[in-house]
Amino acid sequence: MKNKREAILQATLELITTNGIHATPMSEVAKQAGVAAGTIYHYFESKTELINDLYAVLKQRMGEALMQNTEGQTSVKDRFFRFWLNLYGFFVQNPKEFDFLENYAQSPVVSEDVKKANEVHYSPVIAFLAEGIQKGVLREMPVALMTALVYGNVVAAAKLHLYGGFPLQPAHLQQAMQASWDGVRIN
Amino acid sequence: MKNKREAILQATLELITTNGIHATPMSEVAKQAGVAAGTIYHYFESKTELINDLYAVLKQRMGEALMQNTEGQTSVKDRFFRFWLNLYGFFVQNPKEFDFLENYAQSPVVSEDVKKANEVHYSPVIAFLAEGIQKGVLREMPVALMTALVYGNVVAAAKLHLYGGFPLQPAHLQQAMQASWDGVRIN
DNA sequence: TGTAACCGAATGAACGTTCGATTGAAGATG
DNA sequence: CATCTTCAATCGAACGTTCATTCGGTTACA
Repeated sequence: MKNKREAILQATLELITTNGIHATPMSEVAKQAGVAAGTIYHYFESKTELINDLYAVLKQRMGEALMQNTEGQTSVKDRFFRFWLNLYGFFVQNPKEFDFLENYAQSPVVSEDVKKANEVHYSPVIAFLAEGIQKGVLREMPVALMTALVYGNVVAAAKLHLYGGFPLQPAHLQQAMQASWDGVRIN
Repeated sequence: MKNKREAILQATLELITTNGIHATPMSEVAKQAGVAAGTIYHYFESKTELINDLYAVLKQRMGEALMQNTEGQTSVKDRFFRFWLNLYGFFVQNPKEFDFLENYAQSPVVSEDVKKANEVHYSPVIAFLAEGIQKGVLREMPVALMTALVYGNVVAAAKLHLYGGFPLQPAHLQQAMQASWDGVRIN
């Protein structure tokens, strides 16, 4: 039964994002998942491991969303916009996942090992930006910095849309993407 | 004695940022602050109120840092860079404060009321950006969106510097600020 | 002498985890 | 096809610990 494992992870995500880690007891997770408390320990060694596993699962999903339809041989600009929208779309369509990743990812409960191991999901983007720089389309700048700036923009836009009481219209999205692009492109 | 109150807040900040909320018992806060457990309840009604007070104190400090030397009648661009550096400097010089504000601010422990009440500290920046738009120097764009994008950049840069294993040199900072600026300025 | 600040042991609730018992399905045996 | 064996999956009460908070008493100062 993969269902139960999935149900436990889902319940954990929902409870943690609405109540916080310190206020989601395992008993509550069990109830929400439709499972006995002891059963959780059949799938996860501890509460900490449960949370770390959840982090890994969500990071992977985010990575998959990020990569959708990025194979074509279009321009750097088009691919930049595609990545941007992919990430934004994932965040906005998966608010709980976004919430968890943003707010609990760098909390001390998630181990450094797990974080490191999940950086893989970004590597195609890193490569893409490096290529853009090498082609002379993007600015000379450490790729790490460029990634951070753009990622920061996407996160900012998603937060504004989801929590900021300011639902972004397509026109706003266009402005936001353009701002990101103008910040890293040459000229 | 204002000292004890201050010591308790400081201890709370340090323990929460290194261990997380769920792993900082009041007994530990007391020990670190050099105070008896009961004394904390002389200054704060509960753990929740303690955390909310800490949030308010830190937000205010951030607001003060943000405003330093922004009175002069220089160009929009100069003032933009000044705000940017003020915020970045505060984050980098106060890593614990930054950590707390970024990671626990929107956790469910901090009440919505307190968050709303502390939005005041941003208002001069909002006004500045609105003025820049009206002068035709900054793009036509909702101020909320512009604020979010730029703030997102500053946070991203600070995180990269502090946690990303990529200490930003002055040249990098210049690139980051320029990217932010190019994203919102006209042309 | 009164009162605000302070102490820290005690309290009671809540929590993560354990464990012995139960179930059910998948072979194995006859 | 019936019966037996096995073991992973599941349950939930119980355990031991930890924690936020209380409170009766003490200190220090005005």
